[in-house]
Amino acid sequence: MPSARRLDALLDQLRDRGVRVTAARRAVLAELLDAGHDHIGVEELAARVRRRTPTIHLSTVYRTVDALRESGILRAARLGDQPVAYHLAGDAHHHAVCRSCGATVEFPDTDLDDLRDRLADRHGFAADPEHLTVSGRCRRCVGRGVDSPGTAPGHHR
Amino acid sequence: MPSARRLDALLDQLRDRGVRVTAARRAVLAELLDAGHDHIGVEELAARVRRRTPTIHLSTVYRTVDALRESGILRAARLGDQPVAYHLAGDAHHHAVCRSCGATVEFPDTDLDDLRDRLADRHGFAADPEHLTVSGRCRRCVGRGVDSPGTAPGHHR
DNA sequence: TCCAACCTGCGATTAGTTCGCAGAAAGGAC
DNA sequence: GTCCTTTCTGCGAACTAATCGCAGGTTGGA
Repeated sequence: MPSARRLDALLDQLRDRGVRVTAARRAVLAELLDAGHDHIGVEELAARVRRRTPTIHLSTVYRTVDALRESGILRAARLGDQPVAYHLAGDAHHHAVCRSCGATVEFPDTDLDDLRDRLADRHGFAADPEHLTVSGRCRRCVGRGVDSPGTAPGHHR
Repeated sequence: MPSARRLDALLDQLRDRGVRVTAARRAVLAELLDAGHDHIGVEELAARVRRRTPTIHLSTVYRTVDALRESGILRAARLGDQPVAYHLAGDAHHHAVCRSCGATVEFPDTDLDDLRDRLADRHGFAADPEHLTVSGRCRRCVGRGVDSPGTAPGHHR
């Protein structure tokens, strides 16, 4: 599906929900479509939006992503201690972030099926995480023996 | 183990790591021991510490929990969009938080075994999350049909 | 007892995000 | 198209959680 078409589809989705379609929302969605699979923070998103429409205010972008998220069009992901980043809902996935080097790995939502079952069986809890960030150590850092648990303390920033 | 004894054990653990034992650290640990299984935010922790030792500054409590966390004595948990809360490392567990009513459910670290295996097999990633928060809807809210996905939008604050 | 390294009180500062307001624009009704 | 209500936006100020720099105080090994 061409990107302009996808944009229209998303905008229709908004209208169907009774959420208004405005220049800011169009612009934000266009940028996110453009960004493909990348996750973008609000500040960066505002910068990109302003390249084409300089009048759009940062606080509007905050409100916009919030509205789009509530409509289920966007997902919010907080990786490590970085600011929240957004991406189109599309394929549900989550992240594993290396505590030593910050590298990230994506994994599909289906990897949570077992956990989901357990929570449902045991607590009747319907897990439906918008986004999950699992910390640990990536292959490279495990191999290097970097900062294994139980080692002398050190800062991780 | 009596609580005073446990405190000493934790302090020894600090000394063994070459981290100094100070009044602030003693006080913070004492409060967390006292809190039992509860998770406490920094602000609240500082308030409690000050009831006995009014001179201890908020920023010191921030630095203290950080030091204790790095020594593996504390764990940090961010539930929903609330400020980070701390608890003694003890039994590793995680939380499921209801997106509708905010109720929380604890689940053991072992519930992540399947996910851990998948991440290890597929990416060589050694997941060792200090804390995980899974969102979804709790039994009660699922039963009530509150805010099921695909429903008209609404605020969740 | 001494001393270097470390920790703390304090206030200022930052980063990220939210808010209140008055005016602008969307979109349904006519 | 025109009107009108509701919703959205620009703007700056405000707020919250957390961090930092500094100067003085404390810790614990030598």
